[in-house]
Amino acid sequence: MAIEESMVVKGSEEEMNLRRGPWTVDEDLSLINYIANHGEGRWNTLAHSAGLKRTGKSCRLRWLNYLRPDVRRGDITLEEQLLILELHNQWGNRWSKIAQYLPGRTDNEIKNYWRTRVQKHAKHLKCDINSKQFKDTVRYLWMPRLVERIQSAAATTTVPTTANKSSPTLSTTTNNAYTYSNNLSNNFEVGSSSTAASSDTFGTHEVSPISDLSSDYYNDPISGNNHIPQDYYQPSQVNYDCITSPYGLFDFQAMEPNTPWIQSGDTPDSFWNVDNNIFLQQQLINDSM
DNA sequence: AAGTACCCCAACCGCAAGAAA
DNA sequence: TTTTCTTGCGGTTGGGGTACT
Repeated sequence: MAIEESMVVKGSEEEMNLRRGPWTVDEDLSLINYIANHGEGRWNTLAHSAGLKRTGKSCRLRWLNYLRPDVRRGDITLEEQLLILELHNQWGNRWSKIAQYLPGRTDNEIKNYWRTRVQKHAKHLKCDINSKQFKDTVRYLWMPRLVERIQSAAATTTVPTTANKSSPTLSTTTNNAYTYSNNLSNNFEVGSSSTAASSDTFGTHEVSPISDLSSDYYNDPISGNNHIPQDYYQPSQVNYDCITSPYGLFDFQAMEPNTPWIQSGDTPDSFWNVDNNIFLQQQLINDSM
């Protein structure tokens, strides 16, 4: 019966000559021009009025995910990765909600990032992406590492500036807690503190959960309220000897100096390479013993 | 050079909620 | 109040590109 029904649907679509698959340049231009003149919304009507042989749904998706002028393209930045990890930790697969905090990024793009990058690493680590182990690995290893890299990159490229309330700021407070401030767009800056990490050695950071953070962690773009993460991480001192996680001690000084993940300048993906995975797998095995 | 495997991402699908008739 | 339509969301798929053998 289901097959017959789908054939009916397909038949009606064929009657209307509805197109599917990749959009052509002409279709894009038609959609852009129509929306420029008439605005968006009422997608089924729009599709018909614009002379597009597409469903309203398809038009809406094409516009929101690709043609909108404010859609950002290109790699997900380190700051965006960090934000995605944190927000996903809070809300799970609420992609549209997460996307609200990453201006110009679509829920589809974030979802794709999560599925292709993050889930891949969980798979390599042979642990469930929803498991506490993986979540803690993200929280206590991946996220601090991202913060480190953001600071390193910023320290070598950015002249410290006075606080810009309209842009996000990654700063080091007097007690070296990493904090965010702002409306979460995509340009982190390092505060003027000279303690901002910039060492290529990655070195050794003791990371511990914190129960309180600067109240300017971030602002909800919808409600305008400040959000404070439930628990996060902070280096507890300036020079650290090791990273701790709920699963044990991570002694970076004992690692080979050329271990990829302690090098700077790696790409967003290269952090999770084979060596890292082997290392983390070993930690997980040890912890379970 | 050819074949295969893998990755990424645009697009589609089904469902649910809300709005309109 | 019920039905129909529209919109939005999250999950899934398939094609193109790239890396590897």
